[in-house]
Amino acid sequence: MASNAAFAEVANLAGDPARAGMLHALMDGRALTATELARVAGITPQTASGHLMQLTAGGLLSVEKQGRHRYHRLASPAVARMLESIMQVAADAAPRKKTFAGPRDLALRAARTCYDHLAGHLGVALADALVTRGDIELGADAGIVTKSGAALFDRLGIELGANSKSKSRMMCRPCLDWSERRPHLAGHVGAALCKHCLSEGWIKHIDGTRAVAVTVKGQRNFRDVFGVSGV
Amino acid sequence: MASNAAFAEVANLAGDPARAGMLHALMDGRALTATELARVAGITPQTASGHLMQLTAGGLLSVEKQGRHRYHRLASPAVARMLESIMQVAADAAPRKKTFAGPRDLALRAARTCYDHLAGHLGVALADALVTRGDIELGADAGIVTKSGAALFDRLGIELGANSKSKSRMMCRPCLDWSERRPHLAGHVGAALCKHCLSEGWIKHIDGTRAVAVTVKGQRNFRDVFGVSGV
DNA sequence: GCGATGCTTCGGCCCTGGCCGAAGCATTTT
DNA sequence: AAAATGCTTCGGCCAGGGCCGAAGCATCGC
Repeated sequence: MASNAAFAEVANLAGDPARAGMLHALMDGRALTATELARVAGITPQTASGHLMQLTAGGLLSVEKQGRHRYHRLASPAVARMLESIMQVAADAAPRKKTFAGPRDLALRAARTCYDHLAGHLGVALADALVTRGDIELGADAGIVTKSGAALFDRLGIELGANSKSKSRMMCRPCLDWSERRPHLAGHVGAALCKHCLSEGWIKHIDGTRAVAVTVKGQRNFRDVFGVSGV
Repeated sequence: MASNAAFAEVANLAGDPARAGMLHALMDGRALTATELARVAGITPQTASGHLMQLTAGGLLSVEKQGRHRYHRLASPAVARMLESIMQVAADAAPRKKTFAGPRDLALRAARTCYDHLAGHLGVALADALVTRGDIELGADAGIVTKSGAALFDRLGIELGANSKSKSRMMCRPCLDWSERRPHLAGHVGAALCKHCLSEGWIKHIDGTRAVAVTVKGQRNFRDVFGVSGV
């Protein structure tokens, strides 16, 4: 079968430690330069250049040239979902490592972005709160936004663009959280919510990682709007 | 970050051509012996043995000893979803290969199982029919079974076990088909439907692959029950 | 028991592919 | 111009790991 070779090629691209580090760093959806990626992967720029070429040729990354910089980002949401699913299996399979969580790990577990939506303790807490309040219904495979949820998002000024579709109900995707082992909110709705939190200044990226910090304003709003405190 | 190493390890396991072939062969959810897997991967049994040990140690496979045979299967649905998502990216990224589809490829494209549900032309046609008839609603991220759909499945004797949950509506997962580039039906509902088709003799596995053939009885039922013909 | 079958371990071959230093383009800055 | 910055190409080094043949354990059938 021909598709087999392509499969191994893609998996192999993600299977090198240096390349895995780069993909990991790109999982929050931002675009990074080759030198930045070399630094996070712990290799020299010329080695990184080779890896980036392979990743681009393999369809995992797309490049945007801008002056003397070249910005690399994940090629598509499908790539992000693939990376998420690999992380899921990796987290399932290797709880053997009692990896004493360093400060960076702790920050990631508390709250992080997962390509375009929120994950970590914050992400799960928000999903829980929305379910408890009856704003969304979440199953193992899928979720939907209820009438009250649609009203809530509307009140917050969150645009659920897919309303333009003929779908009578907004649907969303649950995403199993590798650190909390419980689902958080992904898909269109999760992305819109995350975007809103960032633009309202409720959360902000820590230095240049996927970890996010909840601002004072965010703490107030998460408590008042969603009934979520202690994040 | 510690989880990075585990990520690369898992991806690397799937990234070797021989191991990829084995995983591919296991994607229909059956359990195969080491020798069978060696054959599909095109390697000797002793080489396969090493690969299988790695895959098991990495948490991708689970082994069941039975007499002098050792049956290997995917360790969890999470692994199956990971493999699906990699195939998705691989299919997206490599349409360069004008791969003249051999007969095996053609059979796979017509109808196949995707771990526990139906894919290929048949899977997409069934999903389309169910949507058209109003039995399910399918978005990009999620789907739900409508009242009429629940009645249909009940009439067919398909048990949607998750009804026991407090969920008021049955939800299901759409899965982007790599050959058709359109969603087919996955998740709990997709699995139940596939199981029903197999047990009723509407479809059956071709030799020992993921490809399935539609029986005469199946053609009649797909036409009469779902309005799907020409499969 | 004895041989056949399924699978694993061991040892050694070989080659892919990741790594870096040095040098070469391209673009921006002074 | 000339220097600085970002990135890529080239060449050579080297280790990791996939592969098989041969031999060693298990389990089944006679």
